[in-house]
Amino acid sequence: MAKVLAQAPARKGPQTAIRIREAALELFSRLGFERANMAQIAAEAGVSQATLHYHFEDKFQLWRAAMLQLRAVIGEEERLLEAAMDSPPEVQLRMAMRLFLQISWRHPALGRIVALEGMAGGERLEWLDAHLIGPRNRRLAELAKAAIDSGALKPFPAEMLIITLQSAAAGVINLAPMMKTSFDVDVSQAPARAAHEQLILDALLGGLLTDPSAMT
Amino acid sequence: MAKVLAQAPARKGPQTAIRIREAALELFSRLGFERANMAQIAAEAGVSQATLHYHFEDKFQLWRAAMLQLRAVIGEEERLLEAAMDSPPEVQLRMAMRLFLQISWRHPALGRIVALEGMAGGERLEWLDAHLIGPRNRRLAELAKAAIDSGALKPFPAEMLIITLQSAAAGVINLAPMMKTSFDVDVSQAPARAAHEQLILDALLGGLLTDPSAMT
DNA sequence: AGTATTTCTGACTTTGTAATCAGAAACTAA
DNA sequence: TTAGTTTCTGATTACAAAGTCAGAAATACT
Repeated sequence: MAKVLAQAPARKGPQTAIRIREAALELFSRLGFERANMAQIAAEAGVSQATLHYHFEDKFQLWRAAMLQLRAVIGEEERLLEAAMDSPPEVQLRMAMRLFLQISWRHPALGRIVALEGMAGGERLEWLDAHLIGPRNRRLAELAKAAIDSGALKPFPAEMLIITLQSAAAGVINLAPMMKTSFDVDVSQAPARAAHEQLILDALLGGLLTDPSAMT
Repeated sequence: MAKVLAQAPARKGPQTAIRIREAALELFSRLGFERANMAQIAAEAGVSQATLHYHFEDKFQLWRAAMLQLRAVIGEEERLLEAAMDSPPEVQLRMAMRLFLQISWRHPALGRIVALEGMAGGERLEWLDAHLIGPRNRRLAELAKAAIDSGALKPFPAEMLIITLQSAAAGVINLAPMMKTSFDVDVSQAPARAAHEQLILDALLGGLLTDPSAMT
């Protein structure tokens, strides 16, 4: 008995899809596509699992909807960069690198997802390249090339700077568990953020040695 | 009919466990713990899935057995470093960093696994720290601290150098799919290896600018 | 009011994967 | 040869996770 009784009711408001997207971004960025499961996302959003499939056809489409929320972040970065468009390339490059690092800190989800999917390859990476990170990567490489051509930087393959920057930005966030385990140090807080930014910018653009001539 | 007929026979030789370990390392490093599945590993090793469970109790223990194969790599690194034990700390540090990068290139599995598990945290990371990477990380940090104390390096949090080095080493291997997608460049080959090693060492220890005073 | 539409859900199906197990084949020792 | 041990396997179980669906509840429309 009491079988067909209380079918649970509905209408969580028009915010439902938004809450789902936000919960999805949170979990996808923290756990990655496969480890984040629909049940968790549904619970986090406060809806049933079936509701996820009502608003989004399948897991991949939900993932894309979640990722699209990051477009504003990239857009903001782009806008700030345009302000420096008339500076010499090495100044623009430095600014672009600083922005890259700052945004990685402010929105750890972006760096985590790029690292996660960038390692795996596949259709999600291709989507990210087309809709999120491709233009930014290529703009950075162009800046590096221009700075090299102008003689401000030593010649080196420009893509290597991207990969180093991306690795550094993502690594400091993503490898926080390793640093905690190996050193019992929490590198995810503000002081570490400042130290890391300075290290990367100083190192990649200034040199770490107090006397660069001392060691070839 | 033909039901209890040909039960398939056995004896693949004493190499079986070794082949399984090797196949497991290959797949765990390429795909990570969860995406690599027992069926694939069994197929790669040329045995049935049940044989995996005969030699190794469960997936986690197989993973640990696979990881132990990397101990020789770390051991070799350690031995090479001891040869330079009497040099000044910044020379030792430079050598340690170069070894770190070279070994990451020669054994991509190590860097991939550290990146994969270092992002996720959990019991596998703790095992890695205890049995594989912890001592190396701490030795590097000590070297950096010594070099800073001797005045050869600008002061900075030594752990940040580890995370940057680890990120760079792992990143250039792991983010190869992203570089391929964004730039259609293959960074997993020897020429890229050399360029990257030089960039990291030059940058982190020498400075990238031709004129360091030009840009504060 | 009644009817249609939208939003949501519990229950179900399907699929992929780790783990178990009884027993076959090969090897060893008597 | 025969009895016992080791190595290996197909078949099965157990379980987790994505995706489907009929229908309930709220809202909108007439």
